[in-house]
Amino acid sequence: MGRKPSNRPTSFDIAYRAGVSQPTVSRALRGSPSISEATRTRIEAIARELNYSVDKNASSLRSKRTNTIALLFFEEDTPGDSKINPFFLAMLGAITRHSAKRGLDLLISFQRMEDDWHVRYLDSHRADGLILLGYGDYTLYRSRLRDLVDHGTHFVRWGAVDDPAFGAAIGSDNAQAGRMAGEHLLDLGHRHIVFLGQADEHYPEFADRYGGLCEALDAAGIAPDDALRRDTISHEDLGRAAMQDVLDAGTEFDAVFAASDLIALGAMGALRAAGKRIPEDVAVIGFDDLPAAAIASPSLTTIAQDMRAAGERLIDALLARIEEREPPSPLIGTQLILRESTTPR
Amino acid sequence: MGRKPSNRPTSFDIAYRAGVSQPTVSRALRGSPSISEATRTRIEAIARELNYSVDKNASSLRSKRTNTIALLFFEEDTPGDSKINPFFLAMLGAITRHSAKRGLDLLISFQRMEDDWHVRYLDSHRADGLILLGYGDYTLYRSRLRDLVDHGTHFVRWGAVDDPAFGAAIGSDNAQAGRMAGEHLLDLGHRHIVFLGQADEHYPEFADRYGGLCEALDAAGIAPDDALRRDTISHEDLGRAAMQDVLDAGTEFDAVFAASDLIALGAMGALRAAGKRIPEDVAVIGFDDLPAAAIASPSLTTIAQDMRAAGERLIDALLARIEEREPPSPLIGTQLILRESTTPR
DNA sequence: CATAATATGGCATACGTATACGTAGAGCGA
DNA sequence: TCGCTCTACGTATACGTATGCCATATTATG
Repeated sequence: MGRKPSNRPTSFDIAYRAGVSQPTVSRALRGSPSISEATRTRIEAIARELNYSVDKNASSLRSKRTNTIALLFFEEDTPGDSKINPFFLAMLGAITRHSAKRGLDLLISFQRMEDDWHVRYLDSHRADGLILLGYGDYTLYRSRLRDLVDHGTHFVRWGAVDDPAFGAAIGSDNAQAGRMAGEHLLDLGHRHIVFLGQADEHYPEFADRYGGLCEALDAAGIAPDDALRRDTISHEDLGRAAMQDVLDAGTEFDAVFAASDLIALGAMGALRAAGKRIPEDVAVIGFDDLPAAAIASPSLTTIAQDMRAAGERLIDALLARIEEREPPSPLIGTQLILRESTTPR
Repeated sequence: MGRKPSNRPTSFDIAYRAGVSQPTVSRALRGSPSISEATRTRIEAIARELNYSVDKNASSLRSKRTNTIALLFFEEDTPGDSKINPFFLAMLGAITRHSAKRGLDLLISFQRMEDDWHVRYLDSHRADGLILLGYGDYTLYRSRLRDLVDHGTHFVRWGAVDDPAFGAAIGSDNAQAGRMAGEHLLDLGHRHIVFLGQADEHYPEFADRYGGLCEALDAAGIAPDDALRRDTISHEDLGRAAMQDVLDAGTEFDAVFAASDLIALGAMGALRAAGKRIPEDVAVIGFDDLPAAAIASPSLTTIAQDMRAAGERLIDALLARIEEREPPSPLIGTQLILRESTTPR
């Protein structure tokens, strides 16, 4: 096979063989309407034959468009080598696939909130925009987010859909999902529902989920009870501890709504250790539908977020920002996944 | 040297303020030895003050070096939106962190084996090299890998460390790990060990793991028994089916070595359904140490691969290839993680 | 003190593409 | 026939950096 085109061909090489000028090649390949169909097909044929591909750097340098976006993960503490939050890994898959569909390259990076990503990625013309996937105390991020907005940075983030002063956000309809979870537990006859999750301005997504639960309780004529609530962030051990705390307090309860699957899995451990049967004594519902939720035993009823839609929406919202178009709707649908932890087989 | 101070500062702007030429700025910032220390610090100060950052595209265009590598995932079947294999997600974390340490940007993409990535990433000067993370039938990949090698493509892959004609590979010492798993089961007194996993040239990593098991059996004076072996790829449902098949066959066995955690988790499901107690009736050991292994109940004894080392080694081996240096050792250590599925509490 | 050797940095230019602007020819109506 | 409008390209140049080669000042050398 004579694949030995010593040097990588440039648009000049194509132009030479096609008997046209280099700009004509550029225009033809980019689909400019001012090139005749005949010329275009001829050029495309030669390009294919020579195995030509546009030099990304030259193209981006000239056009000021990289067709690349940077995906930034943040973590609560920078633990060097801890596991990535599995939820964001699911998101990663969706984002990757959809960005490919849109012809975008994807740069990925783990960051600390303090770093200057707009410098690193945007100002250096590596990427046209940023997607922020972070978890952790929201109040710590807000000032940083506001800085980015002021700086004119093109970005969207996954999280609570709130004040746009903190940037465009895409997120699940947590309030509605919380209501759905609550209604499910109420339908099953549970009346004393524990909520595990820090539901305040530090974790607005959790707050919305709790708000939804309260709505469902209200509708059923039940007053939310702070004794049935424990603050915790999304971590298995902390979920276990929070559940243990409720058990130790001796308060009566017949169901648990955990603000995340990690919390739920920890809570199930504590319940098992306390001799409670799931779901006979205590029903448990989580949030996120991690792979582990299906594997746990009993398997965990949970709220699944539509990751596919989330990935699409994040990308398209970012593109809308970059191209100054109207952004798509920020709220993503959720779905109740019934499993053994609420409904015995 | 007369240049208008535009929006984003360029090296000309720095040069103007520092009273030097643009090339001097470039050299100073890149650490050229032919720039005096005094000039360099002055330039660096101005650069910082102006929030300057080198234009990645211009730099790469001129220097022919992108300092970017592309991470390519392959999947068995392209199922549109299936879950990513969790094992590779763990790898992703390690690779991401180590590439950051080396000052490399990381492009990530999901691919089909047939696509032309060297065109897409290397020929278009998006990346300097490729890391291939794939699973699936190895025999289908081999010709493709050989093409890449012939083409002079800079790449490394995760997988079986075998003939370098298929490119530089980094992988766990699967044979030794298999021996370790076997010895563990033998130490516990098990004599009839089922192996679940397709151990042939299609899945050379599995083959090595099985080979290690056989060594351990040999050393204990036990002959490997094909009746205690089932081919399956790394998938929970298929693992369950393979286990069921062994159960249906009625062959006696007291332990299972699954070639991956996904297989092991499926197998445990089948065992539970058949009324077998784990580990009292049947001990189970897996491979990979997925997060799910710790969550399953009973928790799953498994072989952990050193993902941190794997990420480092992949990156450094790739850099060695690109810079034509001596590559690091390809074999990665493994570790036995003891859990309930082999040792009751 | 003359001259060679460094140290330091300027000059010119290349990297490969995209785009503003100009222009030849075709078509067309008066 | 002239002039006008389009179509379909060519010309010239910019994007921002890196680097080979050369020039000057400085110091070392004999």
